[in-house]
Amino acid sequence: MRKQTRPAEKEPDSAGNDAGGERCQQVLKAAGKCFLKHGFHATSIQRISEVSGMSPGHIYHYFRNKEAIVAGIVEQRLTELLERTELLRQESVTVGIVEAWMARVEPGIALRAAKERASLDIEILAEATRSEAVATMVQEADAVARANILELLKQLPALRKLPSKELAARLTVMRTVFDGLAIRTLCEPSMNQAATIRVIKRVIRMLLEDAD
Amino acid sequence: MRKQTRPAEKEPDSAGNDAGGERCQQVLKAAGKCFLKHGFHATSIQRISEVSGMSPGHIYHYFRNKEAIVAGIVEQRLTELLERTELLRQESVTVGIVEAWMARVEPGIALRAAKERASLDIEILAEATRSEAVATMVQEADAVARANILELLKQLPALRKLPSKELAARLTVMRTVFDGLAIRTLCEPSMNQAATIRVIKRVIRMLLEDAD
Amino acid sequence: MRKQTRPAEKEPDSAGNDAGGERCQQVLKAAGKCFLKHGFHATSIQRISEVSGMSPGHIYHYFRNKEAIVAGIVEQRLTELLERTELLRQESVTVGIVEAWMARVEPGIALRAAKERASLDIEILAEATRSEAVATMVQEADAVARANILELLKQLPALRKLPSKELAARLTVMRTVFDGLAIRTLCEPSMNQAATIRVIKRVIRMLLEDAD
Amino acid sequence: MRKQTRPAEKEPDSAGNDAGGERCQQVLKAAGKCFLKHGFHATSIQRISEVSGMSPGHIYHYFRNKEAIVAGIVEQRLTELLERTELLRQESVTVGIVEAWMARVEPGIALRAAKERASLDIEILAEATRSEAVATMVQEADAVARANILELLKQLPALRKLPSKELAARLTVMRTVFDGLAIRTLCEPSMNQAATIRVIKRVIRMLLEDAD
DNA sequence: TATGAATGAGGTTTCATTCAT
DNA sequence: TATGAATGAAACCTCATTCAT
Repeated sequence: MRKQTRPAEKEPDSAGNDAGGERCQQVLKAAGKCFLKHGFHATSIQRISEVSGMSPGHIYHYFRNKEAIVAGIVEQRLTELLERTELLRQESVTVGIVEAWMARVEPGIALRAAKERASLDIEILAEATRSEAVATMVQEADAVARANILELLKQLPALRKLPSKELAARLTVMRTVFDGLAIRTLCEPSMNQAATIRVIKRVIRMLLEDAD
Repeated sequence: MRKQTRPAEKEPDSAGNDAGGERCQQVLKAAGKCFLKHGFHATSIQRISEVSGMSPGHIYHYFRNKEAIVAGIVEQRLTELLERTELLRQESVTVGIVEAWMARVEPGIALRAAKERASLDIEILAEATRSEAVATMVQEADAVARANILELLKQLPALRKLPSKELAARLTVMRTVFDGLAIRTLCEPSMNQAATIRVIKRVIRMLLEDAD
Repeated sequence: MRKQTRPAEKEPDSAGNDAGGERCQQVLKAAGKCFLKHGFHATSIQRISEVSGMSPGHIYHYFRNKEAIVAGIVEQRLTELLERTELLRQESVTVGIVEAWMARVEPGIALRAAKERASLDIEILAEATRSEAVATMVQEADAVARANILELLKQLPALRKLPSKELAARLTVMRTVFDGLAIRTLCEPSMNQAATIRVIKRVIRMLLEDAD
Repeated sequence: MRKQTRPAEKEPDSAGNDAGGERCQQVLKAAGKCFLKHGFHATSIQRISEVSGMSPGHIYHYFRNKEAIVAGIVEQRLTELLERTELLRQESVTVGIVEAWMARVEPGIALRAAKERASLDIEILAEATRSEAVATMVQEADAVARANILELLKQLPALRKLPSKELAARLTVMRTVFDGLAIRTLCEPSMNQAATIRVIKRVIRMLLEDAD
């Protein structure tokens, strides 16, 4: 994590709030805005420089090259993903996993249905098909998230008797639904969100409660 | 359709196999390969020229600019989408829509789970967030496909009593699942396809048969 | 003259109305239109092909290269110049050179003040600074025209006593005035033509009549 | 003025000798040489790069595009024109406008009769027929110069009684003569300058002194 | 740490010209 | 005589990256 800084020796992987880190965030934030609007390839370092208020030359002080900035953005995104997963885990302790998940359907949809969010996610996936590094980051983060959730699902009495494969497949399908929303948002912008939420909740509930 | 050729007057909109058309296909095929491997922006005309065996200059005889080639690829893709929709419609006449759809789950998954297919689809969606033209193409084709299928669904006795909004939302969710597979394939390449197919079939069946 | 055709052996320099000649004119006419609107360098053979209705390949049957087309246009222009000179000569036989020339002031101004005419003339001169061939054509035609007119002027009783150099200089200045109009038209499009004509007539008359 | 630099905020419109300005001049000087020899369209950025000793990429740091370089050259030229006009104005205060102008005939002719000067002026005019921007620059500068001189002429006792239109027309014709010299130089390189100067002086004197 | 001038490779696109038919 | 598909060089321009300060 945060390996993208050049003076790596000054950032001992744990400290996250040194001066360099702040400046890094400044760049990443600007880059995020640009990538969102124009995609990775159509975003020039010059533009990132202007938006971030940091000179092009100095950006290279923090990031080896443009790819490293992309990696930084991807990492940010995946960190958020894992944070949401962790949130789900914590909430399921208090209200139970089914209700915790049901409660997350709505914000989850809102998140993917935000066109900007969806765009950047798609952009990252497109990059993953080209950059081995990005692909690995994405797949590893996804695996971690899945493993965490699977752990939770295994504790559900209703699903306890299901074979592990079936459980994993159900999780995969649940994730598929949320993933699909990012695409649907772009293909069908006029989608009726309220009705869609109801249907998705029904699907999720079935997948979480059907014991056979 | 197929308006992307410059000498548009030579392609009478119906015949698709004239000489110009063949050369166009030659370019589109090569472009498809390149776009798949490197994405739209990282694919140079030079490379398309080499792969297609057509000089860079001559490519511009058939396509006004690079964007037109992208549009050609997108159109190809969307045409296939509509063909698959039409196929579903025809099959549902003989075996009923539920069974027709269930029969399409497996090939549908196989299609999206093909990494190459998924990659190009994601690439197209990424482009749609930047190019108004591509976005329009994608959304219009999607709307047509949705309208066609909705027509079918309305004939289902089990769903006839459902409000139109609910029906549309169910369709949206079904499509979401298939869309999501393109992403899941990239995030979770080790996915157990057989189990996933079973779960998806169950979801689809519920959405097609539950009357309330 | 008309040396620009490739099958030069078919056009024995005198015959001007063979089939090839007609086709040549077809190209030159189209080229003239294009050069006028966009200049020599911004006019592509492709465009000339479209405007003339002759295929690009076939244009090269009549003209060795683009430069030859330019030369053809220039020659056309210079031929017109010499024709106007000849006209002046003929008219001066009947009405006298002073009146003949005075009568030509108005149409002469109208000619140069036509923005299109002026544009192409300027274009030709610009080309003359780059192409030795064009420069030679322009200078030679100009010399012929000057010599012809000088012959006339020498017959004027009022000017007969002037040294030859003075006479030539007066002619040069008269030509300068008309040349300048092509530029003035472009720099000062709102110029009052009627008043300008009066002033120019006065200048010309002075140059033609002042005996000292 | 001098707005052609991209970092326009660094050139406070009055100071003309900052570092950026020097580099700009370096490019403009090289471009001027090239334009003179080969014209605008036949001069590549690459060549300007070589002549100016600045990399092609960096040229675009100072000029948005090639047209902006052309505009820079044109502006330089027009600035010189206005400077010469101003000079005339100042000299006419001391020696009177007629003598001031007569004194300028000789250097004025020498200027236009310099083949290089004439060539670039013609080139600019040719460009003006194609580029609205250049046409506007040329016409506006010409209008300013004319207005300035007209102001002077109105103070001449001999001309005071002339109608304004007549006065303007005389000015137009005087300018026409000088303009024409640029063309004459190209068409008639062997022109006898001394004799021509005498004749032109006589014309100018008549236009400045004849009261009717 | 910070700047931004500078580079040069490489991108898209156009165009004069050729050649098989 | 006539076509127009085809080529490939070269044009303009952008951009990631480096380096002197």
